[in-house]
Amino acid sequence: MWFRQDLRVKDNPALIKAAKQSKVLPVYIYDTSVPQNAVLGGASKWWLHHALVALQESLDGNLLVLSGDPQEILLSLCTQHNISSVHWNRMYEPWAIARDTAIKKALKASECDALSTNGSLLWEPMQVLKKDETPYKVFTPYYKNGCLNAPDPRYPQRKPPLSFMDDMDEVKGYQGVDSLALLPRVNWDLHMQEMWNVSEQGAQCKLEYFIKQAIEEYNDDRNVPSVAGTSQLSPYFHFGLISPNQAWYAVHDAFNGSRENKGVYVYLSELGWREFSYYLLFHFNDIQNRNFNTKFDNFPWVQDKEGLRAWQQGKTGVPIVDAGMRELYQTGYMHNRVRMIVASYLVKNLLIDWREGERWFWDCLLDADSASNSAGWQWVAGSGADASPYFRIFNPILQGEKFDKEGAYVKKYCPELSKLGKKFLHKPWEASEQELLSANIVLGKDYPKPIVDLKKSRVRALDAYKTIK
DNA sequence: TGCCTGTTAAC
DNA sequence: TTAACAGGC
Repeated sequence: MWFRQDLRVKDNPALIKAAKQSKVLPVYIYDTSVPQNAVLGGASKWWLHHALVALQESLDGNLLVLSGDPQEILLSLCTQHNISSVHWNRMYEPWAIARDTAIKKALKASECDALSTNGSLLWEPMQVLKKDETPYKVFTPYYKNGCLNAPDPRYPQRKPPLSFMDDMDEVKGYQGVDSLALLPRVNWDLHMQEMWNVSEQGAQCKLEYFIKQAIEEYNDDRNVPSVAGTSQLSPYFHFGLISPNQAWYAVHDAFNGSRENKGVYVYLSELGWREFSYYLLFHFNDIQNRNFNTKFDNFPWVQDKEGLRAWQQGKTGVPIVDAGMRELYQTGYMHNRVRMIVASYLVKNLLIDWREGERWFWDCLLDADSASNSAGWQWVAGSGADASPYFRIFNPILQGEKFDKEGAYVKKYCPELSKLGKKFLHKPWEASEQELLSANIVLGKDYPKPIVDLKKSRVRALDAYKTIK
């Protein structure tokens, strides 16, 4: 059993098949031959480390952890140990598909069977097509007509009874989780240790809590970054510590199959957006590097290293943007509403190519995921499938005032602003000298002056858009 | 899950 | 002065 982004023992279809067939040798291979843009970022590595430790425990210490080229490793394991078949759950990143296809071929050539299964999507991208057999490009018909009318997704399955291959310790090249050196050398992960229980049980706890406490208010509360109104399951989904099927059916079972509650409906449709991202990645495969809408290939992005740096460090002078970017850097996570705000700011107010934002998120997010990350950025930039129209430009002041009314979120991550009253918290540059003084703030010193004028940069963005219209 | 601007109407 | 609304980007 080759584990990849399915680091769980419950509802793991490939593991079930492997266990049914014979004794199992569970393997995780840290792939050292992935393309540059698929090398894991620091936050992802941290998550992976803990996820592997937890999986190791669930498998009673029988998980073989190696690093190197998966093809070489699998082939040599098969010959050395007389293994008759290799099982895995599919990945959908184009490079992973290419890799897995080659491995399948190589295994079969050396008389080892290779079997892949869908373990991470509710609906296989191949099986949801329009009547003309081409893929959907718009979310609503994809979800409503395509997915909801397709056969129901697999109901989650239990952990199978497992018996493992013997003489594990004898396996040549066994390295162990620590040898992958996934943890950071400096201690920037203290916050994360406290925030996340990185395990299958951790995922189930989050899910249960969310269904009991938050899902019915999800439609409103999910927009307020100071409230725990979202499921916070995204990092668990990425490495497969939970399957979408487990979430989908836990919600349906809790509400007797009804999707009438608005929060329930909207949450499930968010799982649908996750599916849609993978669907686009599968059918149009280069969405990580290329504009889905090729008009944007001529978009006049600006080269602005200083602006990019200020954005990355949370020093743009716009409180809600800075708070979000600091949350990301400190915790490996960012609230979804704030992700949209900071992304809109980078792409529209700073006019920086969405790929720069995509890269930064990839490095910093615990839930970094090619499909969701690319689709999300292209959605904001306006270049994606069924994207937000380019003229829809967030005003970060209004967004702050609307969704962080009391300023709790901004104050948490920009403590230097904590004495500033509500009136100017989201626009400190408009506060009078007096007001700033009594809040102990010198603009440009304690907190940055805005690096761009919001009105002017908005007009500049609209002008830029006209050039490719 | 957009925001701005101009118009109208009520006070 | 303000709210509500429509149209445009």
